[in-house]
Amino acid sequence: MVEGFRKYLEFRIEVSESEFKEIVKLLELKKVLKGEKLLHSGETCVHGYFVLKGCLRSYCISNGKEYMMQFAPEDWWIGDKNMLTKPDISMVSIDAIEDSWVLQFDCDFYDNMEKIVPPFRYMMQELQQNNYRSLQKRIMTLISVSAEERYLLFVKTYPSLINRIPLQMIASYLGITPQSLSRVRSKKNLTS
Amino acid sequence: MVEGFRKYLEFRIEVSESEFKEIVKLLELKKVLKGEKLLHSGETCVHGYFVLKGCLRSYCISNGKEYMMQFAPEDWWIGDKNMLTKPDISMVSIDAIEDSWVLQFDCDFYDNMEKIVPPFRYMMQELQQNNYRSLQKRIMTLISVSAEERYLLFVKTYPSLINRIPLQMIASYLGITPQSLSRVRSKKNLTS
DNA sequence: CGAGGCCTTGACCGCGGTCAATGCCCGTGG
DNA sequence: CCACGGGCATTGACCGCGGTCAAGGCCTCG
Repeated sequence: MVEGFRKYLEFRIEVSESEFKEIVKLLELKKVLKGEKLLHSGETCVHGYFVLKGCLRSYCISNGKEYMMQFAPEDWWIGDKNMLTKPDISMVSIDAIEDSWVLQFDCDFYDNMEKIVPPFRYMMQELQQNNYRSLQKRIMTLISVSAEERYLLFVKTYPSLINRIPLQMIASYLGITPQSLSRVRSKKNLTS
Repeated sequence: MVEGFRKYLEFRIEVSESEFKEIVKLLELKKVLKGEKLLHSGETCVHGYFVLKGCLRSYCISNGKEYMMQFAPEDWWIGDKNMLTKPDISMVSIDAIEDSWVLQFDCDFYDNMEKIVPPFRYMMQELQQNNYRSLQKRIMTLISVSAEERYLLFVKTYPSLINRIPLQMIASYLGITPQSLSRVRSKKNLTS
């Protein structure tokens, strides 16, 4: 199971056999059942996760409704980013969309990883830049294009997620209602 | 003029007289006139900026329309975040909303700053976390609340910007048209 | 004084939200 | 094995928020 993480790392930075053994000590392998919560918003986030198998999501709850923040299928990181510097009340909740296997780590994981494999720092920096940029893109599409175009863009960007994630969650991610999403989809099916 | 930056730093990390002199060598003081462009989207971003006086903004252009990404009044940093790790084509443009004074720095600024004042690293990490979190919040409001509520939230969050930034830019930031913003504002004036 | 940019206001309309009903799939228990 | 219930997706009817188009006022600057 942990092999997935090893491949992920090796694809990006050089990691020796012994280094990887050190790294594994920083991590805890966990099975998470569908629907199981890993973080409640309002709590302090003390763990981050790397998804080996399955899919997690982070979302906010506001006046009884869920608003999707992020999906995390295989090879994605997820957690409240604030965890890294100053532990603080989290604005998001995290749970599993499918039965999943994850690697759980603590606040000091990044510092420790950097001590074992220094280039890890740059890998993470780049990751964060990409994250930042994808949030920017999401904002841009939210303020500039219609619901239909946002859906098409989502399909193009994450084709593998469409048949995997409940439509109501995708609707929430796109900032529309499940009904609207359904209409958009049925319209597209006719023309294709 | 540079005193503003000194105060900004001293408020967050310890910096000696001599260290600050070193730091200043990494920076270039620049006057920017209203409307002057500092970065065209599509170019590679090689500079970041710290605003001493005035106000900059970053925005995207898509099918002829401007979409506001960020406002940067005094004591704010602005630049294409990607600059830090791998120089790449920028998706945003940056220009001045008012006649401004800024400190311009290069890609290696962060590394050099860290060498002079190590705690700078944590200051910047925290800054980036805050940045990230504010993007998350913006996404949340875009997908969860009405145009009117977004405006009220903006007023509450950035009261000093309302009388300073052209309304059309605020409208763009909120993801609505200038006309809609005008209507929202006139409605509120009647009840207050 | 005139031109142009910015903000406002009005009339109209369509996208997408809301409410409600229906169908489908699937897990649970009789 | 079938019956039942609940969650999810879909569809229809209706409506309101916010976009669009157009006109008019105000201010600044040449």
